[in-house]
Amino acid sequence: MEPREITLAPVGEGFLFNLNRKKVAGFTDNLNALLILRRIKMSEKENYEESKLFRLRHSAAHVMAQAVLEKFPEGKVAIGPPIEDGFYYDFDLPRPLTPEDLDEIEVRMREIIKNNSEFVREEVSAEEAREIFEDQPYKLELIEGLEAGEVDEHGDPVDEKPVITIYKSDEFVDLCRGPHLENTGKIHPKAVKLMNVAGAYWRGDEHNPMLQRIYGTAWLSPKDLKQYLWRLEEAKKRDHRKLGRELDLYSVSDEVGSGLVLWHPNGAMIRFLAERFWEDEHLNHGYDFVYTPHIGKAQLWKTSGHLDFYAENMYAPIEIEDQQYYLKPMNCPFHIEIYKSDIRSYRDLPMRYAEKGTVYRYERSGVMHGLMRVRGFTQDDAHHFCTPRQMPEEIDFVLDFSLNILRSFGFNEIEAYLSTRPEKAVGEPERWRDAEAALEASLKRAELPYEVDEGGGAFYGPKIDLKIKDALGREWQLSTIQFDFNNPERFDMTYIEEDGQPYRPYMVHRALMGSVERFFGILIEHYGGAFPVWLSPVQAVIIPIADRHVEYAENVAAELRSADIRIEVDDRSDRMNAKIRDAEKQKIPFMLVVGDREMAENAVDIRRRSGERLGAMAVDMFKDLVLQEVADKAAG
RNA sequence: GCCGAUGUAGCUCAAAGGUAGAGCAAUCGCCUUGUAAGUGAUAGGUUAUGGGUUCGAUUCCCAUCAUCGGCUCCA
Repeated sequence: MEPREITLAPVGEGFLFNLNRKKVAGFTDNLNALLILRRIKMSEKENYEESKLFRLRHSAAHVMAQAVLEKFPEGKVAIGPPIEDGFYYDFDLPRPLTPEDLDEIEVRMREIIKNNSEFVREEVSAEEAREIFEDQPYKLELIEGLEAGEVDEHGDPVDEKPVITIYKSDEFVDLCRGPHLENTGKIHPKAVKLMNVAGAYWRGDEHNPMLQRIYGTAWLSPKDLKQYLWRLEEAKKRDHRKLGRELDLYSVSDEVGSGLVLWHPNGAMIRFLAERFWEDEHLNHGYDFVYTPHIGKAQLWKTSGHLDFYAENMYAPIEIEDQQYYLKPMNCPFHIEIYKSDIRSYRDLPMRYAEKGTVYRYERSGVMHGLMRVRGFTQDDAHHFCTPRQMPEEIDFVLDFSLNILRSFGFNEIEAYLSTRPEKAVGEPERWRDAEAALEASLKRAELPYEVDEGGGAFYGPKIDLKIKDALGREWQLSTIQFDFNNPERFDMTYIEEDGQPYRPYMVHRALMGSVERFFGILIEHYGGAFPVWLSPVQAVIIPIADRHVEYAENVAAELRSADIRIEVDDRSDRMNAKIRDAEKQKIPFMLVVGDREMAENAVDIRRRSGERLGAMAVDMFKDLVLQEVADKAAG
């Protein structure tokens, strides 16, 4: 396999450039890019690998492989590791697998489990291993790697030449490091389930053959399995694509194009509210807003380096009067041009340009996913420019600012990753050192749990990434605070110091939500569609019991609307129960029932979407309640 | 882009080599309702698009597009 040839010479401006750490690591270590340095927290990973669950899943993978090979004797096996929540095994088979095949394989697995046969570990020489796996080309390739002392059977790098081991169980032998359970009988036959089949490249490299991967899940007890399946169901209910339709938040139209989001009124209201908050916070914290165009001339993208290193993600140029213009994949060059439109003094710094800039990136057709992965999206982008003296304080500021905003959206579990200088990097080493020190000091001051990813930074600068945990405990990377030592050089940015001489400013890119679209998708799933009151497109619906109450309902609505409460009257002639049901399904925070009693007392009877009954309440009191929850950004 | 699956009414799904049906939603009535579905009627579809096979295709075949599950890539 060819190592990826990636030139780490000064390439374009950093921020969202495609050169990720995997590739860089793959390059520098001259190993394939597979599975190196995955961002699993080391402690968690070690705990998992020593757990019974890990051995169980590893063992289940072997049992599955045996069942598959019995069905397809000519099949070739690749690798089959445990993964989060389960395991997989990759096969090269004569035909595509069907769901029925999976059922059969699962049935056969249970039989093998019942054989209760021991997992026997054996150390073998490379020659012996080659003999055992003579019909298994993938295994032979792995043996070669082991022999050369480069990678183990999972493609992970190894420090020294490892001992080659095989594991036998029942009728199956596998090249495997282990460990396993004592015997197949330790797997609970009712706590294993095959989930689905998917394609996967051999060793994760798209130039290699496509294999068939069977995903399975395995647990210590059927109860655990059941709970896992329940969790999957819950996640499905929260799927932003499903909720996006049900709550009429957004759509994607074939007519418009894949990966291009249409924000419906409900979704647009949520976006508007989120952005209004974002804007207020920025204005209150020393940011200046800028607006920049959607296209720019080729030369700009040449200077920035995009045309050399990001072209494959950019749309084809538009030609106007013999000039080529490109749709922007990033905002930074425009912000830099604004900076450069005048001579800047140290007295002007720090400068903070913020823009919700809509960018377009070509994404390969198979990767689009709801709001999470699209071709046109808006970054809540900002660029900070400051002097070296100001830099530590500026980092402190931007980290605090970021955390404050994330917490306002209900993300209270936040972790940070600090990525430091890779081997090949641009920028003076002192600048790197100072920047890294500032980032780390800020993390400590913010008392944020963080991990250091040594050498994991991009070539153009160190960075902090912030990850949040959503209501289901899933992690999402949202924010990034990213130094850029590259673009100031490329664009020859300067400021004038006290001594009258030009100096190079520090430049920091940062995005808090990242992509507004993706952030919205995460918000939908985090709240399961039940947005907090301050973000709900409709905060309350008034439900008149009979037609004679509609007029009163309208009066109440008008009064609440004048207090900026988003409220509707459900004046359909349906029964109250039906209206409540509809409001519940729309996840409207408050339902205000009005009938004869309420009319008589100038009151409303309040029900929360949780089902909680707050009882009859004066209209003014309800107004205060809602406004208070809006001000608190309370969930609920 | 790659592997596999899928594409039928606004939504969720049936059916079938002889031009398709249900529930919900919608529309129009009746009912005037007290905390998650009152009731009747009506309307709604070139079965994703383009080719091919066939007396006949929406059904079988091919291509394209899109979606879904993954891989690769990524905000």
